[in-house]
Amino acid sequence: MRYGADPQALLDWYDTHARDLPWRVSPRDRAAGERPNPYRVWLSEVMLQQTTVAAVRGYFERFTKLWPTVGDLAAAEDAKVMGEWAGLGYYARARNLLKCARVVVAEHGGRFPETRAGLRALPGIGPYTAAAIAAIAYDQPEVVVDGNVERVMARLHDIRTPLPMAKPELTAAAAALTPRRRPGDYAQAVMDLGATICTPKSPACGVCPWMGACAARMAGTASELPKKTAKAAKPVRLGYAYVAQRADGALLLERRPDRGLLGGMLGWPGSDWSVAPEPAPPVAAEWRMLEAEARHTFTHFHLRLRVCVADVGARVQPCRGEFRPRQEFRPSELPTVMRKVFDLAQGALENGC
DNA sequence: AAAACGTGGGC
DNA sequence: TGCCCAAGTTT
Repeated sequence: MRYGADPQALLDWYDTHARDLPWRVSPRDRAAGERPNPYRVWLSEVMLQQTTVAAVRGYFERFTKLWPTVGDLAAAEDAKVMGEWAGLGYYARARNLLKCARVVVAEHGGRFPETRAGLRALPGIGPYTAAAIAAIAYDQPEVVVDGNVERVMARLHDIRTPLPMAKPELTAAAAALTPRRRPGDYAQAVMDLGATICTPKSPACGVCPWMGACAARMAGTASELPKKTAKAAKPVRLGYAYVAQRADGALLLERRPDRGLLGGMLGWPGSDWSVAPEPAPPVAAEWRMLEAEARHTFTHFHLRLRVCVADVGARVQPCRGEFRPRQEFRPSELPTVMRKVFDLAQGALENGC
């Protein structure tokens, strides 16, 4: 009979191996009484949804420098926030981020709710994020279940049922381990364990604080867990994108509608994206279609965009989009697929070919 | 409740 | 190159 995993053993490991992250209070400082800033915890948790720490760092630094408090963020212009989020993906997060900030200011006096249920009611905060904020910011013993926790629990108990079917079992396993003491540090400790030792591919079982309790290590199945049901193949969609430039350098840009793919983001006017799209130039001009196409893969399809460029007159009236002075445009405001289009178009517009 | 929703890095 | 993966939420 082996011993079960001990939360305290993980907390001991965390005390010496915690990652140093800009939104985190170190276990040492936490023990000395320092509290995490709920605004920073919330912002980091939303940014980290389905997104790596490496990708988030820079965005977190820029956001907190521009908007140090939830009140600052709530007062920001939508376009500015969407532009700062560009490149991070899942843009509904940014739209909900603003909604949430404004609700917190308007209905909660600028302070985040301190309970899981109160947090869960806010835009963009689901079961995971509500529990994570309650645990990390307010040290409440909530059961935090994210992808890391699922992987660690699946291995600890050698659970071979594929996700998402295994979810209830994994949640129960996580609940059984969540401690009453230091639940905030514990939640972060499991995530650090998942990110640095109990990794998806080649877990470093030899240095794991829970190796003695791990059923998958015993069975030799760790690197194969958790099992996941196979995903559907991605279809290919095609489309046209149009980059119009005036002699003064102004570019024709379009704000996308507030819902759906890339909702609320800046982009180039274009056709729909489908199997057989119709060309849809936003203004009459001598369009030149580039040899190269912009290729991009979204969550559920591959996209190939034909890129068309044109130099247009000073007074043309586009049927879609608005001209933006070149000085007021930064490619970093664009979602990645649109930045790829711009990179291709820029070369063509410079050569005038 | 299944599907929509981004992106960059690793192998 | 292509597929898998990362601190999920919404409809």
